[in-house]
Amino acid sequence: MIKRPRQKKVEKKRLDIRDVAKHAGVSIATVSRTINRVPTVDKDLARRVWKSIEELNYFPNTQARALVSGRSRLFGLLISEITNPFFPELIQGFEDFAIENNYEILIGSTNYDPERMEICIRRMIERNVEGVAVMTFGIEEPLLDELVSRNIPMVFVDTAPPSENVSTLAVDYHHGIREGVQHLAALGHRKLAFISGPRQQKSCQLREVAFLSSVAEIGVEPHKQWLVEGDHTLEGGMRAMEQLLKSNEFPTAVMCSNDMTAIGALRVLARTGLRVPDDISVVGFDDIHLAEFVYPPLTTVRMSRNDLARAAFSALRSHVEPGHANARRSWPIQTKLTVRQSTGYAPGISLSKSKPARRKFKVQ
Amino acid sequence: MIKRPRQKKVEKKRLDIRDVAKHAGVSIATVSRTINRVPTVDKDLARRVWKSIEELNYFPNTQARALVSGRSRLFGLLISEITNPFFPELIQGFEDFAIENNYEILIGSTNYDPERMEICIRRMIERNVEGVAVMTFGIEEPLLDELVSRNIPMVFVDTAPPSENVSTLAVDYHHGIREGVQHLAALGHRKLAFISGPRQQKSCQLREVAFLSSVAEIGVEPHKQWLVEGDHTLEGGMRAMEQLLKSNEFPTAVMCSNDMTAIGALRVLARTGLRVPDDISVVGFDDIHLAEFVYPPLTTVRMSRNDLARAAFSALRSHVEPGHANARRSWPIQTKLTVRQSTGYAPGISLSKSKPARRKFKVQ
DNA sequence: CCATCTTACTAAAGCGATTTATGAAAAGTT
DNA sequence: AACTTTTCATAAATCGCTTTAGTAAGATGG
Repeated sequence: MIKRPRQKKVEKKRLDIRDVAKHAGVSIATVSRTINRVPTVDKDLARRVWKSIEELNYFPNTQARALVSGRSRLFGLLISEITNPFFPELIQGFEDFAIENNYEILIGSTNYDPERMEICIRRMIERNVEGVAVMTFGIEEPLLDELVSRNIPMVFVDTAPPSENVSTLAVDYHHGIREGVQHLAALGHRKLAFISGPRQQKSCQLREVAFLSSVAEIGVEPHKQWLVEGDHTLEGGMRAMEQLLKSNEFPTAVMCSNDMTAIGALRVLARTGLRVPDDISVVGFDDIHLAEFVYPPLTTVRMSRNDLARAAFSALRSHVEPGHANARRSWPIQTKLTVRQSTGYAPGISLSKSKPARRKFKVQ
Repeated sequence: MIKRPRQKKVEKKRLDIRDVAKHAGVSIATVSRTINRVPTVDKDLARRVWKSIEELNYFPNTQARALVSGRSRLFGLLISEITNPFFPELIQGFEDFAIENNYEILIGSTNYDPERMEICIRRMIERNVEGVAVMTFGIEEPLLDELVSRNIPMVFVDTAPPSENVSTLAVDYHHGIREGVQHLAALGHRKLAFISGPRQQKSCQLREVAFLSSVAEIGVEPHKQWLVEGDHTLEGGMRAMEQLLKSNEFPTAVMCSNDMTAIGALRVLARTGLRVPDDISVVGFDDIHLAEFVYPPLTTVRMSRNDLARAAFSALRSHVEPGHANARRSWPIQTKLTVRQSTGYAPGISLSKSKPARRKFKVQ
């Protein structure tokens, strides 16, 4: 067999910084400095280099840049479940900020599975992420040790392992939930139920606590039966509502720990023949896009996904590029009631201006 | 000022393959071959190396691997709009396959904006993706030139620029849509409307054509007024349904180009007081998760996101790792009717077992 | 006109892995 | 025992870029 002197690579190689340098008649260092906008490059030379880049249609290789510079410009975004509409809305905001600031994001959907979470974290570390936003609303601390021990900056919602490079998004659940309760109270409701999320999550505990303290404030103590645990899914909301409907006495209003739960509750009520808000009022939490389009449009407490995304991104960035954003450990997030049509007067309260409870038809 | 011999890096460096090699008492080459499961490594040595990796908690640096091996193990996933529930379900499937096969995905949500699309493509090229799944259901060919000219494998839905490394997912719209039309026909419907997606998209044209030919098959020709263009969003579905309600004569059944459209239509119908399916039947397309939970549960044509994701992933993989998957240029995707409760007998058809139509609403 | 600064470039040393060429030791052959 | 073959580890080159150190050219000054 004939042995060729050296297996010459015949494949057409990816365009190089070298190719650009040759084309522009400069060294590769100059090309690099031009691309990175180092100010000590002569104007005319820079122009020439840019022209070559243009003409050759050269795109720099991020991997090589990352390897030598030690900066991957990659953030991890860890979420619970991408099919829950809350998260895509969050991702969208995060992606916008990433693009704007020339970062890339690596999304990991854990599906509430610790093993899956571990895989995602490992992959993120291997890809050398510069920071991770943990938006799972959970505590999976042990799983995050790998990140902490590597000093990778992180940002959590509502909770955080104490560490140098960790920030927290501190959601003010109390404000919005209190508004919701006061709204219901103003409509004459005294029989209030709450469908929580999975109670082992810190965020869910906080929401429930906010509800209970707001309810106490109006001098009401809810039945134990009216505090039901859901799981933040539509199906969970349905199950929880069904359970509520089994209690001896019905509440006149139900607050839910998130909108998917509330939407599930609405489904069950519709199926059961109970009218919302005539027979029972429903309040959600999150204000996802869909909330406006269910029937009836959902009164809910808004927690802006965009605020959340912005704060998460800013927090990570402030760890990575100190001085760029004002660094802090805790980023406040506001919540606020949005009144739509799933809340109304408590049944039995009749006011002159309220129409007799009858289905209303409106053609638009 | 005292000048140190060399600015020694004091920062704790990331764990190296060198560190592992030293710890295990072998060369870095051996560590590399161990990690990559090259069979010529001595069993005992390999065990020793793995033990060191374990003990040091070493994670290889993907960037370095990618750089030298020329394989990024990165696929781009281009979608239209992450907040449309269809896409997260698709992403989920794609992510599962990616994890399973040790790939990472870079998601780009174009929001129907060509400029945004261009940015996403550029970023993907810079990150050296090995392939791109273009799931936008659109044709944005000119924007993809950058990818084609670099010989980056791609996979499209329903359409493809003719090129070596491009595959197509060929959705059999006709099968499912025909089933839907036949189902309606069997229920006595002759007055059929169709709300399409944005008509410039190939996929939407195909869906509409499938509808028209299926309708022709049962000997019906729909009013021009009953062919309305939507935009595949909930709001678009609402607008389209409102438009349908303005026509002189109502259709008794509406097929929609996707589920979001159908859900929008349901909202409008509910608001108007028309009962589904008593007064009008509605059929969707896609069978997103939500379809089962709207009221009434939506009869829809299922196009499995998982099938789509699997085919897209396999197609890319077959380009990148020839021999692994059976390569082909066209990957068939089936569609199939799922009957739920948004379809029923056409009004006026009275059968002994069908309840008398309690009341009819004349709108307008 | 030579010494001293600036300015703006280039050469070269990595970044952390993979991979090829090479060679030492072990095993097999005559 | 001397030679060939096999087995398996190592050294070194390389991927495409950034960045530091070094240097040539021009400006300034005595």
